Formats: sequence, structure tokens, C-alpha cells
Amino acid sequence: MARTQEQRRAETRQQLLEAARDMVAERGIAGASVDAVAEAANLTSGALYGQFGRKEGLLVALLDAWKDATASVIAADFEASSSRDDQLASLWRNLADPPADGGDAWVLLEHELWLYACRHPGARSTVAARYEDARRSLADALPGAAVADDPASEEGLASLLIALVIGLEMQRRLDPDAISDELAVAGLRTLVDAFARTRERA
Amino acid sequence: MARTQEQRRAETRQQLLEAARDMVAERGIAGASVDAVAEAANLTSGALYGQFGRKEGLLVALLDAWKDATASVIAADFEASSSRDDQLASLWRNLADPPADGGDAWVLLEHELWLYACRHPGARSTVAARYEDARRSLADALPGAAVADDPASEEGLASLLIALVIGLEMQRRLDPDAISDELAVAGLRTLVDAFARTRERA
DNA sequence: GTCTATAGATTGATAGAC
DNA sequence: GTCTATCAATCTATAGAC
Repeated sequence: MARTQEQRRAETRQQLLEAARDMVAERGIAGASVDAVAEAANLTSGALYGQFGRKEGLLVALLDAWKDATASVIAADFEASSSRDDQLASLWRNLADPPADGGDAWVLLEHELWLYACRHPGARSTVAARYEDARRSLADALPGAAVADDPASEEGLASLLIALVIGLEMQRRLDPDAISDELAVAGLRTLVDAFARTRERA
Repeated sequence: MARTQEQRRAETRQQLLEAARDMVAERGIAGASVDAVAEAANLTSGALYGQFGRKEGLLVALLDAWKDATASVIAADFEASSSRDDQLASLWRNLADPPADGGDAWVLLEHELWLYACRHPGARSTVAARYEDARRSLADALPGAAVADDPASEEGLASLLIALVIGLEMQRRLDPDAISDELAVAGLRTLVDAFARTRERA
């Protein structure tokens, strides 16, 4: 029966994390008060402090959950694509029109946590590690990954692709008509092709 | 002598705006309290409310100031560059290592205001217009701008360049070693060259 | 136009009942 | 482990003196 208690605790924890994810995405970190998050999870602030100690504890836990949830989904979707264009299209769609649980929340949360990391040195390394993971796993999944003679340049390409996707998504969110899917995929394709051409020469 | 009063009012206004710019960049919009901003400008909250009415009034004014200050500086620096590579390098340096008054503050403020615009429909069009201006002025300054038969594709290239610069700066701020200046300029160059190649074919 | 003083609401966090 | 109740601090905004 100790098992049931653990489960209940885990459920409470996840309810709080989901509520926090949505509320931080909607109102920002400062705007998501402890009481409001707890109430949205049909709990009270006491439960939240019992689980995370302080508000920052909730944010750190949210950071980890966000790290796991997004990276794995994107990587799986990427590798499941058959053609190279499908791969790049899935990379773009996953940010521009996210299908995962939580939907839009993760994208705004991404920026919220990025800002938080820029201002709080303690959290910076966690967020930095998440971006590095994204670069690495994307570099591994890239077309020419079999040739492992210069992993640095492969991660460079991954950096460019991620940068392009994030920057385009920012512009599209302000004005959906400003960025077409075709433009995004064409831009990604251009970078990948240029990389492949450089690779052939060497 | 009415002139002196106007000047004093304008000075007060600018002191408040500069203090708000730095404090919002450092602590975020929610973290930059009215009292703290006023005190940083060697004034009190009374002066701030006399100038902007409410806190959101200050933010809107800050939005406009930010729009003017950044776009013009970047455009001027861009056009002052001689070679094409210098142009692209200046585009990158202006975000990665900003020389303008306020320095780093503008970059973090950029993200803060972007998030604010995403959440407040009233402010969204202002921020969206700023990004559109950036795309337009960059498109005008681009190499092949003389051929004006397809302005849409030129703005598309500008969208890609801006996206790349923003996304790379985000990654570099978390980990300065992750993004080299050479990689950034090479990425920009790749996109510009591909565009020029497409243009020649047509 | 700016300052002082203060009202009214909300915040993060703690203590003790259950 | 979660809830109720509460404290001290902080916030936006207003009112009236100067």
C-alpha cells in the first residue's frame, strides 16, 4: 500500500507541473502565482510547497519536464520521416504547429525559460544543456552523420537549423502571414544542401 | 520660458524610459516595479504616473522608443559596410555584441517585448510592425535589391537572415562557445548566395 | 509636474491542524 | 502529504501638498 501513496504523490506532482506549464506559458513566470497554479491543479499552495519547497523548485522541475517532453518528441518525429524534405518539414512543423500534449504552451514556455536562464546563472547551465542536447541529437540524425570525421561542423549545421526554426517561429507568431511553410523548409534545405556540397569537396 | 518647461518634461520622460529599458531588460516587465524604475531615474512614482498614466503606458512608450532606436542603428551600420561580407558581419555583430547605447539591454528587451506582444493582443501589432520594418529595410539594403521584379522573395530572404541572427544569438547567450562568429557569417552567406543563384536562373 | 503618503490588493512563504 | 489560516513584504494606483 506504500505504492499507492507514491502514486498519489506522483499524480499530484504531475498535475501541478501541467498547471504550471500552461499558466507560465499564458501569464509568464512572474504572473503565474503559487496560489493560482495550485488552484488550477485543484490543489492548494500547501501541496505545492510540500512537493517543490519554493517557487523556484517548481520552475526547475518544470525545466526538466520541458527538456524531456520536447526533445524526445521532436527527435522521434524527425527520425520517423522518410525523405530528407519530410525530415526538415517535421522539424519546422514541430515548432510552428506543435502537435504534442500542451501544444502551444511549450513554445512560449521555451522563451520564458530562456529569459529566466539568462537572468539566473543557476538555471543557465540546465537550459544551455537542453539546447546542446538538441544540437547533438539533430546532428546525429542529419543526412551525412555516417561520416564522423568532423563532428564539429555537423553540430554547426545543427546550430544553424535550430536558429532558423526558432527565429522564423518568432516572426510567424507575431504575423502568421509573414512566414510561409515553403519559405521555412526552403531555408532549411538551403543550409543542408550547402553543407553537403562542402562535405563533398573535402 | 514655456520652452524650458517642455524641455524639462522631455528630459524627465527620457530618464524614465532609459531606466525602464535597463530595468525591464534586467528583471523583466513584471520585475520592474514602477517605484524601482522611478527611483533608478532619480525620480518618484508620481513623476512616472504624471508622464505615462499607468504602467502599461510606460511599456507602450518603451516599445516605440525601442522600435526607433534599434532599427535605425542597425540599418545605418549595415549600409555603411563596404563589402557584402562586411554587411553580413555587421548584421550579426549588432545583435551578438551590440555597440549601441544601452548595450545588452536592447537584446533582452527584445525578447521581453516579444513575449509581451504574444500575450497582449493590443501590443502585438506594434511589435509585428517593428519586425516587418526590419524585414523591409533589410530587403531594400540587400545586394540584389536593384532588380525589383519580385519584392516578395527579397523579403523572404530578409526573413531568413533575421531569423538566423536571432536564433543564433539566443544559443550564444546561453553558451558563448557554442556559436562562433565564423559560423554565423557563413550561415548568412549561404542563404544570400543561394538566393543570388536562384535569381540568376530566373 | 513632481513629491509624499497611503489605500487596497496580491505576492511568496510559514505554522499548525488533520 | 495536503489543507487552512495568516504574516510580512511588495505591488499598482490615487489623493492632496507644494
